[in-house]
Amino acid sequence: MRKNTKGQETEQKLTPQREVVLQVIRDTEQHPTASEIFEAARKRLPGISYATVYNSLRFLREAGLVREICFGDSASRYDREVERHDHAICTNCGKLVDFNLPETAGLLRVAARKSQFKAESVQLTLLGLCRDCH
Amino acid sequence: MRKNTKGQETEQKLTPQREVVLQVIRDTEQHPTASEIFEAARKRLPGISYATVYNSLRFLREAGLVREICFGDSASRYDREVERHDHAICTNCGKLVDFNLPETAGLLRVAARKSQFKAESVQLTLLGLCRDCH
DNA sequence: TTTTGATTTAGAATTAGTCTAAGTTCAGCT
DNA sequence: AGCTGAACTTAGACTAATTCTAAATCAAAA
Repeated sequence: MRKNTKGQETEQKLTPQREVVLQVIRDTEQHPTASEIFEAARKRLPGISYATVYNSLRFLREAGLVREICFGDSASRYDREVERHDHAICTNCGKLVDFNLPETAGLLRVAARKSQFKAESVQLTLLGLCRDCH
Repeated sequence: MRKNTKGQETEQKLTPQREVVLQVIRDTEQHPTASEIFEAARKRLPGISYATVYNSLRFLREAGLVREICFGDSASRYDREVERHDHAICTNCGKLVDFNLPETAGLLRVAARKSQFKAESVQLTLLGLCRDCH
């Protein structure tokens, strides 16, 4: 993914470090924190530094390859799922689960009107108890 | 708000410091961070400490008098609105605006089924451009 | 092969938030 | 009025998350 044989730009910039970070996120069922990603990335690329993980996360987020999520806890978490989807957060143990509720998208128009925003996307967050906690 | 004349418990514990913190949040249109709340509280009660602001915020949150919110930025923000409501976040300038879309509540049941959570509440987050940014 | 610009590295710096220990306040007792 | 214990506050130390910095490296272009 660098350049093709004739030197035309293709999709520059997916360096080995960034690729490892991306792979780590894609291989994780749950939603890892930066520090969990760092630990896992170091197993595959021992020299990688913390700052590079953060830089890569910013790059991947801006490239739309991963999504950053934030829910209560101090640290941000990262999600391999970049398509529109919804979240359920357990108010007891803090677990975050993805799910998809297509009906949500239908509220985009009316939400935009109410908030007077130019809408880009919309997502639902359910708070409650996960299966393990009830 | 301490005890009544006969020593029966009323609503103990809303100390002057906590009251000031609550007042600061209620007097703010936007959604202040803990450090903004600290600055404002110090104007009204010069001796108040940072730790007390954090303790008060935890107390007020647990008492249901304010709500803690978290959106991307590093620091948590606090919201005087404790009723169910929805948020719109500007993807350009980061502004967070409250609005209420009663239709959202109608999705609680189906969201709970999809996610297999025992539902407590549900909220919608709209991402887009605020009035100033489009 | 030199230059240029982007990337990576290690570690320092910053920031948000929590913890601790000592001091203060207050209701309830005497 | 004085004592006590629990709850609260304070200042500052501490921790954890994230960003910054400066030097080293790399890879494409000249």
